[in-house]
Amino acid sequence: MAIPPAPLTQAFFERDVDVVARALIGAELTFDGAGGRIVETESYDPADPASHSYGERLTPRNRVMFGPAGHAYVYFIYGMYWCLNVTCGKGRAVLIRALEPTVGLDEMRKRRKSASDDDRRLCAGPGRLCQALGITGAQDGLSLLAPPFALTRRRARAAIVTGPRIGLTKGVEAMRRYGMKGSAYLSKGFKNESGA
DNA sequence: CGGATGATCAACT
DNA sequence: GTTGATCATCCGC
Repeated sequence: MAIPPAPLTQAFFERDVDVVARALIGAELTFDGAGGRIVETESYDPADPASHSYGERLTPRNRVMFGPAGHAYVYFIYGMYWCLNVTCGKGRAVLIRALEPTVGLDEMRKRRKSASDDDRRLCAGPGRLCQALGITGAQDGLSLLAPPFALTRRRARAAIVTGPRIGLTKGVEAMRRYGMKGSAYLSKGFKNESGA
């Protein structure tokens, strides 16, 4: 019997949020049997004007960001989409922006209404990802380290590319978006990424 | 390719 | 009343 992949622990997340955002690239995330490898993340913290936790202001929406690390902060955006973050304690969080789908492909295609054989965009973007995995506000505050979630460490070191975050009007210049170099499952390309 | 636009609503001012 | 950590679609090059 094969040794199961090591699950991440809460201490993994109680670190500098940019360290965590990079370390999560290549980790495996699933919800209720659907998910894949994380290939794209962004970091947010209370000193960041683009963050929902900016200035340490506690509101009904962002309360989970100030709770324990390793939990899901899920919020509703643009009247249509949900976005999933991993909390890192103290108002810090990592936005999960894209997955390379590995398990539950049929379920995900069904939820995304994608009849296509091309899965490159199935989980490419925070809104698509939540739609594919079936994540909504009902999961806000749940631990990502226990069922129905599972989050396991990557097996091999991944080459990381960095760039500015997406969809912001404040903090645009910060290079706090991280991606797996050469991945075909990113929401958008990285400028510095040459070739594959 | 890249840029503009509409959909649709909870949180915030 | 305005804004937004998005996406699909349309339009022009």
